[in-house]
Amino acid sequence: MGFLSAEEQYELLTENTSEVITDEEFKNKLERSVAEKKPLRCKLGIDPSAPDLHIGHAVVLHKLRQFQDLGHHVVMILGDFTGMIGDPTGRSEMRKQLTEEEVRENARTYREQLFMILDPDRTEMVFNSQWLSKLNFADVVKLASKLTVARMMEREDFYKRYRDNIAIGIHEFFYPLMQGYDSVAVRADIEFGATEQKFNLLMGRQLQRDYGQEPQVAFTMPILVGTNGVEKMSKSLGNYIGLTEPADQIYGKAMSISDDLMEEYFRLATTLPAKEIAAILEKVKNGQMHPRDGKMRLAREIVALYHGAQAAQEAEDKFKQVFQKGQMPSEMEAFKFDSPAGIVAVMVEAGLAPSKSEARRLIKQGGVKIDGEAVSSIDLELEKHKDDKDYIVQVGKRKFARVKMI
RNA sequence: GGAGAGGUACCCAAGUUGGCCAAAGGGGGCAGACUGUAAAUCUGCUGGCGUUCGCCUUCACUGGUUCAAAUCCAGUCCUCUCCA
Repeated sequence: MGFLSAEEQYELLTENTSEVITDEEFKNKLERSVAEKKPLRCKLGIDPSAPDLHIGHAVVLHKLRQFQDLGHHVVMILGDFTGMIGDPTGRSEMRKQLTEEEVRENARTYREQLFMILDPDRTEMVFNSQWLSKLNFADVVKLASKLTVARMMEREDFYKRYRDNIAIGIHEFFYPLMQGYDSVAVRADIEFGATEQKFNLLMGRQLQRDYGQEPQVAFTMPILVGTNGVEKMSKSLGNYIGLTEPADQIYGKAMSISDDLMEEYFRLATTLPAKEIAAILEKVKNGQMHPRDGKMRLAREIVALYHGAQAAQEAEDKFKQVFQKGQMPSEMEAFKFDSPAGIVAVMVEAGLAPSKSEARRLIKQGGVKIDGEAVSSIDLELEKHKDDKDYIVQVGKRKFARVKMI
């Protein structure tokens, strides 16, 4: 158990949260935990539908890690059973239901990624099929009777779908119930989730009461906006930074966010102390620090979390080389072709363009360079390079390939 | 079970008196200019294959009518609404 008092813990743990429901109950739980030297059981459920975690998911994981560092216990629930339904939260259409195999496979990759942040020694992992698959129909009906349709339709996502004549499966109504029942099954003290999870988290409170338990405290975390600054970060929208991405990519993506997002990213995507963040932002604001340098610091911090400080520095050096000095990256994919070969075909083969038509368009728009020279004709034939060197083919600002003609 | 509405490209959404539809418009994406790498703004592109012109595949699915169908007909699947 940590040595911090309940009050001190409270200060730290409520930092950067969106809502704590309720504050009072949380304080009480902390006090009891300290008095009895008993860690709190912190529940997080994940729906193993997308196998890759990104730094948006990491927001809540870092919060959990903070709890762990203070001596608390994390219960990760891999929603293998619920995953077969799919959380309807925020959805505008039905999710596809996963097969058991897909769920298992995804769960495995999740595990690796979770421990990039969480402390394995203080983490318990369970599949919710353990208890959910054992419920019989009578149990399910009993569970379902805890919730009215009107209550369900209060949810904006369901309401909108209903209003807009978009399918809602009855089974989707069960999702919050199942998630809530998970809390009963693991006797959660606290459940975490993004703000959009509020309804589901509250459901856990209700069910725990119904089953004679003390209701869990609901911790909602702010949702990290995606790198494009519009919608929330999500893999399907392509505006994400994945935990397992190479350092260079994480760095580059972090740099590409709008300046306006810097503060949010510092707060939610790094583990820097609030004071330090405030100091950096202040310097940027009063002109002591160039916004670009502030963002470079941000990018470095994020990379360091997942690849270490050294990799972060290297990523920064590469970034400077490519973008600030306009040089080529030192490493890029290499391809070989028999000469002569048309530039269009080469681009497709090297993965620089998805189709020949697209390659032609790019050339016409002046987006393709060979050894730094813009390609002017779509009919360009590449011959063997003098001195047997490689051609450097560049598409747009970021895509490069090394091409050797033989 | 009955009646009605609908399923269009990555998403939303026009188009249904048959041809001028690879299919308006918006979003997103990509490229160019501008920059600090951006963001914002402006411009262009955005099914595939060869490229003046063209050809091929596409408008839920399967068949049919026709010189010609996203547009008409039949069947199938799916969604929504009202009634029971």
